[in-house]
Amino acid sequence: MHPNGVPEVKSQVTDEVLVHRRRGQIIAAAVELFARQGFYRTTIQEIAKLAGVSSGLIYQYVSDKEDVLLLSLLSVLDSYKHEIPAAMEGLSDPLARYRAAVQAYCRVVDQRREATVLAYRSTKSLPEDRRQLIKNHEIETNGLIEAALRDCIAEGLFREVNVELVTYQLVTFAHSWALKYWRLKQLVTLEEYIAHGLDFFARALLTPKGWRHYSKLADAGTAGPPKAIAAKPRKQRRTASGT
Amino acid sequence: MHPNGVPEVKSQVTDEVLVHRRRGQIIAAAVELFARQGFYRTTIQEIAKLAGVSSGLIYQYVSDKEDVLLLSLLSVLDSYKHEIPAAMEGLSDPLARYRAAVQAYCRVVDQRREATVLAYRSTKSLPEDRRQLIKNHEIETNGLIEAALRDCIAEGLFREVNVELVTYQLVTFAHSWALKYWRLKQLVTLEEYIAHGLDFFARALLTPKGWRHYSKLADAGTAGPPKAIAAKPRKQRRTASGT
DNA sequence: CTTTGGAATGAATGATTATTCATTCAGCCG
DNA sequence: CGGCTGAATGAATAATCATTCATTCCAAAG
Repeated sequence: MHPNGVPEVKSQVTDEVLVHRRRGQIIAAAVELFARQGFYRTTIQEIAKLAGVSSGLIYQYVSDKEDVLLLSLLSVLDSYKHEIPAAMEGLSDPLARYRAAVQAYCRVVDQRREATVLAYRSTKSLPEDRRQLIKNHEIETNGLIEAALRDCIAEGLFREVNVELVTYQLVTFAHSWALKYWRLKQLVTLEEYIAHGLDFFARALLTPKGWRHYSKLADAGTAGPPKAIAAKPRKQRRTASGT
Repeated sequence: MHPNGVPEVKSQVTDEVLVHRRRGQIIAAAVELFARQGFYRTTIQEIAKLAGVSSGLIYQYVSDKEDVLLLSLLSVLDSYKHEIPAAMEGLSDPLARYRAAVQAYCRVVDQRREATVLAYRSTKSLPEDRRQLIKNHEIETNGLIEAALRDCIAEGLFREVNVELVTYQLVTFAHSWALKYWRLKQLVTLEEYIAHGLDFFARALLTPKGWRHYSKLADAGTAGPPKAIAAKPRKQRRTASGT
């Protein structure tokens, strides 16, 4: 929808390269501070200090504090949009691609945990029109998962379900790792979380034909731990009261 | 942990009944405004106006603006904690209780959609100690779902899974209705959403023995639409671009 | 009819902070 | 070299609000 990656947001400065570099600085600082303190608790002065520039400079690259937020959120969503296809690169088996997509999604969320939470918290702090931009990005990312799902269905590996709905469940599953990290980390590791999720969704989605493929995949270890996915219901239970 | 429902938050006013009534007014106004505009965009003056009191009065019943937020969030979580057991009242079959719990959760979330989103957005705006209070409430509510799940497992209707993890998936499923309403409403109705979810989780969780019970339940119509749960993958697809 | 004290009011205060802008700086060109 | 131009600075400005508090209200008690 826009030539380079940065739409709508205007800058006083003309030098493309400089704009890119400076915005990079600003956004890096902003994401960190927004994630830690939230949008409203963070001042432009703080961002400027952390970015190593003056407060006035920021307004040469951005027209609002809200623009800083918008750019920050877009940078997070962009990391989704890059990592997921990257993880699927080279895989052709639909099931393997599906698994890779979900795994990748969970892992990016883990890497950018605070930032993911930021996206949930702060999107509404944006005026309607800019918020729309964010939603579009989200829909676009979902499209990656959706496509993987559809392929599995087309191959008869997954049963016919409402794809969009299941996509949302998958996306939500990934996001939850960040949103509920405070509790989940007491229960499982990231990899366990992913394994549990893949197993869970598999049971809900696979056709008999799908199961056969799936078992082969799992044994081959294309991704994820080979077996014993669901066998241990009790494990790290007690940790809850011990912290 | 506390005699009445309102812990920690101090009031200048001594009359218990009055405190209860006034806080009710204040919270009702606050929840509405916070949900619509967010915490920081909402001023105490606005809350006062909507509640039909003076701005100064609020500080007789609360020590902070943050306390207003705390009370607001607690009121939302309390509605969960009430509605869910209420919906399970009288049901003894574990599967029926489980279904009722999930349904009830989704429906409260739907009723208090904006408020649910508020909880996600604003919990971090609270200082650590008050935030802890919220988390405890959440864990408590989850306990309701968890118990229902455990019963189903104990009866051999559900397979042995990591109960806490699955609980989070269920909770998340309910919350997502509010968090992603902007998109989901284009895809399905609330009841369809619930039906889809129950079916999906059923497939992932039921044992063969469980399936037999489940079919009976569904036919008897204890809750939810009797049949045709999974049969229609395509349906309201097109709506997306039409709005 | 006073008195008294808890409730309620809302104008005034004091901080905080987004945003501006007069000024300085640095490189480049003729 | 001057003189320009686009970048960068950061102090000053202007608003916005949470919070306070001097005052008023009111109902019950004496």
